Amino acid sequence: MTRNSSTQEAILTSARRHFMKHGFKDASLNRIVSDAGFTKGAFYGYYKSKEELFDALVEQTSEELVELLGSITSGWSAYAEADQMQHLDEAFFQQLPRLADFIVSHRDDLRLILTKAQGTRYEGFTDSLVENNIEHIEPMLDRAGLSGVDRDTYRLLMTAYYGVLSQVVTGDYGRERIIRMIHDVQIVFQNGILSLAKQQDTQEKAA
Amino acid sequence: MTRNSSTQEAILTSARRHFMKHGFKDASLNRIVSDAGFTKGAFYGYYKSKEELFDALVEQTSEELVELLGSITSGWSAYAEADQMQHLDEAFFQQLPRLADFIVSHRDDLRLILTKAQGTRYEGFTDSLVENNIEHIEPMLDRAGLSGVDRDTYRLLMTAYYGVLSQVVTGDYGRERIIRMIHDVQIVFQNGILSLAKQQDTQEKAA
Amino acid sequence: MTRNSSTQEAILTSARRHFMKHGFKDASLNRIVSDAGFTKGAFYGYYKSKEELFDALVEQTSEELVELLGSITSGWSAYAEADQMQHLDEAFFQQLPRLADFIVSHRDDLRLILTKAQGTRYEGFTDSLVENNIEHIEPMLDRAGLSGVDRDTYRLLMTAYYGVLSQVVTGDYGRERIIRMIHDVQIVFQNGILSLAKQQDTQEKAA
Amino acid sequence: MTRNSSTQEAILTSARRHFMKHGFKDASLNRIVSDAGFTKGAFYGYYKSKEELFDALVEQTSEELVELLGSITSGWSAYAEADQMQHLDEAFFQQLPRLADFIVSHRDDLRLILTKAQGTRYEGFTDSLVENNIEHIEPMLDRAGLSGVDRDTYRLLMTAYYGVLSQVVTGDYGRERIIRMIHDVQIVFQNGILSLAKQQDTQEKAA
DNA sequence: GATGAATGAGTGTTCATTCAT
DNA sequence: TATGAATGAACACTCATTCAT
Repeated sequence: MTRNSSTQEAILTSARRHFMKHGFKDASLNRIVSDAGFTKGAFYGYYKSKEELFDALVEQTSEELVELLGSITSGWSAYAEADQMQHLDEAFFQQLPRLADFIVSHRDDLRLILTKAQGTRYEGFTDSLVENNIEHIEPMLDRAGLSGVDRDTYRLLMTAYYGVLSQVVTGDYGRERIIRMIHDVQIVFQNGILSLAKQQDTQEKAA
Repeated sequence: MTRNSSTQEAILTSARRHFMKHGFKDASLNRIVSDAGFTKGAFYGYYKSKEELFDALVEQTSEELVELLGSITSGWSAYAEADQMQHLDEAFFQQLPRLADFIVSHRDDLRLILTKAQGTRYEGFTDSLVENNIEHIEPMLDRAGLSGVDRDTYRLLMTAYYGVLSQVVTGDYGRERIIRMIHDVQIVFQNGILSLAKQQDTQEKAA
Repeated sequence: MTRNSSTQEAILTSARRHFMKHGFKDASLNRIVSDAGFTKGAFYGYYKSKEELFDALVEQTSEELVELLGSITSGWSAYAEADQMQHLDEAFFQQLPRLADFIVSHRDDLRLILTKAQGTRYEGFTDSLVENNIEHIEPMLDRAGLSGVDRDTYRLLMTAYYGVLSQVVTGDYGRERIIRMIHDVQIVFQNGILSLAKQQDTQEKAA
Repeated sequence: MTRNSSTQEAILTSARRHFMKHGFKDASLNRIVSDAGFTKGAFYGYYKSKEELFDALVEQTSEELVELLGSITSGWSAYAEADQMQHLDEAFFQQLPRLADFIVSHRDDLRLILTKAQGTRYEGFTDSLVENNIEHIEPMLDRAGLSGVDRDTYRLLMTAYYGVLSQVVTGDYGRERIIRMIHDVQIVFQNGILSLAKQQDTQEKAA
């Protein structure tokens, strides 16, 4: 995977800086490469295209993020019974430090993926996370008695939720701050959704 | 002024299509005008710049949206007492149909403003809505006993909330669906935040 | 000649302002015409081209200037005898007020001709004045005993002399000031040239 | 740095030709590079802008000219006493061959600087030479008893004087011819100005 | 492995001029 | 007389990519 030629290293470092500053599309390959101390010819010895360079930067982190979020989500299933929802917190909150650590140690890559990827295959990354998530969670919702919540609305909320993660990543918060913020947001969404479900339940029975 | 030029109409239509597809920055003025059946020279008889063209498309809608959201927000103040928070719904929910109607009838313009405006003066539009909102709401939070919620976290949530509006706009939902969705999301955020505030209150007293 | 349509008048006024500010080439016909309150179509009803517009502004003044300078020059012939050179002043200095008056009352046109005409047929106007002048003066020089002065050098000096006129026109000096300045410059050139001729005479005799 | 690129050479040659013919502003970069046998992309591998190309052509010559004229001017101060003005010639005339050599060997560059630089930072080059000169010479004039000459008039004459240099450069004269011409012009200006000063002295005493 | 020369299509913008109405 | 719509070529400049060396 990572043939650590020092040339490659230099190009990657310069590329990260430029992509971070201008985004994929508006970053100039010319400047990336010459800031790294090389010429465009050298670059094309390592990568086939500008996009492949972006990929090299974020691919691993992207995969790890998918995996991490997947493991968190699948952990929920154990609690997905109506009378255990109040304990769902634990399943998630236990994972929070892991998530925060991951964010802190991959912040730049995550920023690239979440906010600088316009024009690459990561463009709809957040959406795919949401889609993926929903597929996993949908069956649980029924068992948890949340089937009254409209699917599109749920998708909306999940997108908003992942949007919050984007923001946390984009901000310059430290580890503890991140844990606290995600925790609070999690409470808002969790209790909010429960409250919505309860209310709809009431209405249905009344009808 | 001269709204009834068919050329202008053709350019605007073509521009809307291209801006929607590629965003302001990546849309080619060249292709916009030639798709409209004209030359660049013709275009510059109507608009001074590419940005002015974008403006012509969205300016009015943008102003109306700001006004509409402002009138909704300012309506809240009457209910901003701790024991009346449960009635806050009414103030907002009464306005919901107006908001939905606005979205339905200005959908394309709103998409341009909210997701395709990179490179124009509308670039930070959502952020400015959030900032504006926070300024108006902050004093209410204290009176409502929600001062325990961290400001950054609150900003995060508000950004997510407006992000939801973006999504509603981006999706192709009909009027009733939109009303329902925003209503549900509103409940989730409202009750979720109240629940977070209560929990923090408890913790503070324990400490 | 001058069909004084008010439209024409307005266009000429606007054109003068723009040509003065940006020069012929860099002035925009578009702006000239729209500043005058009309459209390009109207303009082309009066003039065949941008250049013709410039011509309309300066043609008369240009001709008058040629005539005036010609009359001054030809007045010298009476004094063009070696022993009357010291009286040549009179011939010129008598005309000075006329020249100054002309400059003051045609200043803008003269500026256009002398410094803003790049790209028009007036581009080499000063040069043609010089050429014209030399043709007239050459025969006198012999009679005046100035034949020792190299012709190219003389041309150089005449160009410089007319360059001074340009500067006087370009500056914002008043009538009296102009008279004084040209008078002084005239003395410098006249006595300077005489002194050069004398010196060359001496050298020739020595040789 | 990399002076020996034949491409660069070809571009510079073509550029010189075009700048000479049309001046900086009206020369087309497109035509410069395609006449050189290349594309615009190739050009921008060597220079950052059209202006930088002009600079590459004339920068060195410009600096050398400033230096040369400076050294000539500063040499005058030794003679700037009223009773030594007649020897000022020597100081200047000794330098004449150097000046002529410089002109002959940098003729094209000098033409660019003096008459084709509109739109570049060399635009007011002659004016700055004049200004610079006046600053240096003003104190000498007092000591030399020439304080009676009006400052504006003096500036006029200096501008004309440098205009003569422009012409010498513009013409296609050989070395000896140039020396002779500048020499003669110098005599005209010098003796002419002295004569003007004397005359004013007389008038003042009379008053 | 790396260079550096070169391409060619692209960007938004300005211009003087034409012409049907 | 004047409009206003449209042209088409020109402008300086940027870009990702190719390739012989």
